[in-house]
Amino acid sequence: MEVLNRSDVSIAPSIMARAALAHDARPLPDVRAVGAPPQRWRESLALIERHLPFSRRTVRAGDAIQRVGDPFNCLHILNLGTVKTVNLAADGREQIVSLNFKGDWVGLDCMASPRWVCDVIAMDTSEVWSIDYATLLQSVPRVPALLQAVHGAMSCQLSRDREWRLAQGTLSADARVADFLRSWAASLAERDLRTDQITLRMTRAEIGNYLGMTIETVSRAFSRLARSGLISFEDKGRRNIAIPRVESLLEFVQRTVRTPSPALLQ
Amino acid sequence: MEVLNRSDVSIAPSIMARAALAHDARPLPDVRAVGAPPQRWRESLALIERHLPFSRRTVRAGDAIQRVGDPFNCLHILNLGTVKTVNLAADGREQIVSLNFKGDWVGLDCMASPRWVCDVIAMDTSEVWSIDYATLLQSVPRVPALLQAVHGAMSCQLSRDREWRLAQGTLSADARVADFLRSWAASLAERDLRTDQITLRMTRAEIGNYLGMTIETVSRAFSRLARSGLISFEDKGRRNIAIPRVESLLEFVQRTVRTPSPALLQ
DNA sequence: CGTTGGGTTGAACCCACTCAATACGCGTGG
DNA sequence: CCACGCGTATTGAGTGGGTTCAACCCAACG
Repeated sequence: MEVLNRSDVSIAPSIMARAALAHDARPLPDVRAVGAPPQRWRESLALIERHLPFSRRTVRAGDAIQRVGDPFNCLHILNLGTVKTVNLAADGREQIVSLNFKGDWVGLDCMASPRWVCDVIAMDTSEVWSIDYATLLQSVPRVPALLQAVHGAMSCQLSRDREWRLAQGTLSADARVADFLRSWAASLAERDLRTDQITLRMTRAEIGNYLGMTIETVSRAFSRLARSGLISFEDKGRRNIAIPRVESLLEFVQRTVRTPSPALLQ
Repeated sequence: MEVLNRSDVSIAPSIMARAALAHDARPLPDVRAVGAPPQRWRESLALIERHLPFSRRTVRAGDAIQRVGDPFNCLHILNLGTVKTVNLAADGREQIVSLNFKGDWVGLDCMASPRWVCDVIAMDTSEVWSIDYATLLQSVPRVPALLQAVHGAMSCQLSRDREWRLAQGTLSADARVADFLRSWAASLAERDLRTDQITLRMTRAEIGNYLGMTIETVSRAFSRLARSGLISFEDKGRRNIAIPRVESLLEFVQRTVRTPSPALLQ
């Protein structure tokens, strides 16, 4: 089994550590290498288990953990499985905005509202721990580390989302799919799971929605990646994907980056 | 002067309150109407001024408030002006990921890291208040409301970013520009500033980067919006834009929404 | 003056979308 | 067992919106 060391935690395009030089030759220190202790996800689970009351719930694929409009009074943290967070618009459009794995917090984007502003759906048999938000706040003086964990998680989500914007704007469809697979694999690796053979529990429609493209484009991108040997399909169901070398996905993404636009900064 | 009542706070595409019915006829309560007290931005400034030590700094357009790699030890909050947050990639690509106004927190996406992971640049003469992060954490027991303010701000940023993803994926270039203007106007309105005549302190390149399109497309979109009467240009410098009716921008956006994709949810 | 940076506009191209046909996997029921 | 339907996935052909490349305008500035 292959494990990325010093890997990024998130299922998101942290395409490259922000090292090296920018266009204006200003040295950008590698913030990733220094920060973000590996396996941050363990911390939250351990802290909660030790210090806070919480309720466990086991859900199966397709079950809703939270629906838009539900009153917000607790945060969730995943102890097992995979969930998606879906934003809904009034006109029926929907957007998968986040995929989360074991140890991830869920519902952080709803803390400003008295009600849930997104759907949270299990994509797999999952175990969810629910923590009452008021209780969490009260226990801050007693367990200061808890606050750091929550802040860290929110902060990670934010910068993760923002890296997606960069990818969305600058990468081709093929590169986005490749990066999607890479980041999925990275998330698995960070949790000590095997990354050479992953099973996507998402339809092409879901992947396309998440990546901002149509199912046809997703399908073609997969085919092209397979044709070029970066991935290959296991058995007949085309959701099992073998990734011989995860690093080659990253190389592919970096290779297809369009020439950087000229300087914006002043 | 025109003020949107029950308006959204953010410079971001909260294109529509999540009311009405989803594709599967599931009633989605209007979370916006209930939550998010108007002028949330006042709270943070007031709380800090009253309870926390902070340092003031005045910067001018183009000045960097924070650079990638700077050690992270304090959060900022804007008391005046406008700033942009820029994410940098190793290959020189850069992406404006956030625009912030008076009362907005800055640096929330860097709390998980010991160093800043983005540049923060003033776009205007601005006054920044800096709050030591450790001090902030220590004062949580004494001023509980402070934590709620920070959490609210982070949560807002998250859901704001996520609404952008929906827009990015589903709106045409013209609609994105229109929505950009609408949300900018909404931010001004929420701060009791006039919205019928706004001055963008951004080049076309910056707008294009922020919206994920080229400067030519931005320029053409502006021209088309002007031709259709939704906006008009003041004087010669084409950065001063008159918006006769802000609501018509929203109508335009909603009119050009492509037919929603079929159901993803199970 | 010429230069430089920002902005607009035109023409050609190309990637991703749309429309459409086909294939596959799977459960259901004759 | 095969037939059938259904949801999902793949692939092809054609279209179009946004990009690319290019020329040009305009204001500021030395």
